[in-house]
Amino acid sequence: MKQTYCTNHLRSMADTLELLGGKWKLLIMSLLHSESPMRFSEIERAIGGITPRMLSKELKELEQNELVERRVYPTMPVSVDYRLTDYGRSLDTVLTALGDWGRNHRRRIMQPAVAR
Amino acid sequence: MKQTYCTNHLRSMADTLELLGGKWKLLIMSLLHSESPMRFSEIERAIGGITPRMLSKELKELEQNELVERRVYPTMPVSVDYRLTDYGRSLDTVLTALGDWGRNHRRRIMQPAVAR
DNA sequence: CCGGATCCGAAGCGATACTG
DNA sequence: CAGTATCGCTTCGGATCCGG
Repeated sequence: MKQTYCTNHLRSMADTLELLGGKWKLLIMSLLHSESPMRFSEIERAIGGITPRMLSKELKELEQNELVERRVYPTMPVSVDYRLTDYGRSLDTVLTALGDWGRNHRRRIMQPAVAR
Repeated sequence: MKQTYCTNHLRSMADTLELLGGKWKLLIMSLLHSESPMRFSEIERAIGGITPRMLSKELKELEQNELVERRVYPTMPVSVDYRLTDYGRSLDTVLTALGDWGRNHRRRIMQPAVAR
């Protein structure tokens, strides 16, 4: 059954990567995870380097997968914000783990290789 | 300091994604995490759908980032296997979290949306 | 068996300009 | 403010052939 376990494990992982893959999705999720809700332009500024086109596309996909909720307010001009859904918040463990590892890794690569 | 925290957080995340991004790297890591060492062709078969070219490329990059160790045995013909390094094993939390979430997500998407 | 080298198409991504 | 539309590049990734 080892083989079956591995196969399922890999399929799950592959599905997850399809959802969260790409250059920006995990960044956006991580951002909304630490600060929600955020408006479109806030996210744009916070990430820095992403174009409106990409941000729009990624947010739309995250919304379709029910990880992010989009709310429109009938102000003038219209204002929109984004926040994690309950399901999106279930990624908490993943996002925290990635963030922690990332900070640690960043410390590591900032040091000369000989120190390792 | 909230802004600074967020910026560092995002930078760390971005660095991590650069290391583990792409279509296959996390799959390979996850595979080696649950079963090590593995030979080249074993990984190839287990993943299914990856070409030798890509596998070779991904493994090389993972090796350069010291996440994976490659060992060559002077048999005839030569045999090679791959395993996680200590540093690679430090991704344990991340890989476990991703795997758990992935399995859960897979159960979710296998159900009709009305049940959610 | 374990890859390297080359070629090529697809797609991801960015720059810019524009709209309600 | 919150996006869209168009264009073009660059990278990713697959197919195929080759070599130790």
